[in-house]
Amino acid sequence: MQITPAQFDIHPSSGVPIYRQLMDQVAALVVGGQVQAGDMLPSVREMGTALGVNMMTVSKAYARLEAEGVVERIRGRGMAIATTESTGTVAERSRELRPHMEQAVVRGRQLGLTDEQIRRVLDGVLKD
Amino acid sequence: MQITPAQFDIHPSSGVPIYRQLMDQVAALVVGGQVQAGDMLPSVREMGTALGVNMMTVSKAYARLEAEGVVERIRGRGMAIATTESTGTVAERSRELRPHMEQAVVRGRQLGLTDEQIRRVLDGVLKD
DNA sequence: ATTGGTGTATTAGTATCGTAATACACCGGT
DNA sequence: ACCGGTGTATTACGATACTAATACACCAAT
Repeated sequence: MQITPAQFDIHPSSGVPIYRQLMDQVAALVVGGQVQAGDMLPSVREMGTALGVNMMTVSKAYARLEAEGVVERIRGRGMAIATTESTGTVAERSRELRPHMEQAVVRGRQLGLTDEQIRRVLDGVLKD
Repeated sequence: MQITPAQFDIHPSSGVPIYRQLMDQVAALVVGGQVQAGDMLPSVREMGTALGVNMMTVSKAYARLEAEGVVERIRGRGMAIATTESTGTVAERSRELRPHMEQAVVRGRQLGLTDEQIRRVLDGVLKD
């Protein structure tokens, strides 16, 4: 599928940095299965002018996404959605996830939720 | 139980703001059940001098913890661990937790983990 | 009312962050 | 070799974040 700038919606004065909004929205497209590995992202210039932000801001988002392994840089071509290669064993990746999950659990307990209620929130999220 | 500055460990040049380190460590004491509602926190001066940071930095941590409902201010006495009053229904608090859980799930899926594997990470965290 | 304890408002300095303008290096296709 | 397309390094600037020094307002106990 062709990814176009029209798929992105930026709110410059929302408090959330623009480059992070871009990162999140690209990640959402990937997680949501709306784009596939190999799909090309719009160039930093195309994206920038279409959204009214600077090239470098888009570049920063792409660079961080590349560092996270979400997108791949193809020389002379641009950025493409990366093949979601699962590096490491399941145990290793689970360990990577743990701190993030801990943060959510701390919040849940602060809210006075029981373990079962926290599990139910997770299930609700997974169902999407 | 008496809470003392010795229970806190601050690393000023860790990149993590001092006030946030304090917040996290107070929250950890609460979540870990090592302190109970009504326990008094050290005064901002005592905490500040003992840890070698400014009063105001401690005050900022206390103020944010109060905003989060973790501690309570008792006029003329100081700050105490708040009675974890569960404000709102379970449904409302669950909704509050959801965005945090979503973030963890996005990360988990980026790591190529299945729903079941993500659930297992949560269970591991809850077991602590 | 005074004293000795609380937390906080104000102000200021430094560091870091987010964004942008510009110039550059690189690659593929012609 | 060139041209038109990529992304990026450099630099600058404004805004915000973090910490701190100081002075203040408040309350409980005496």
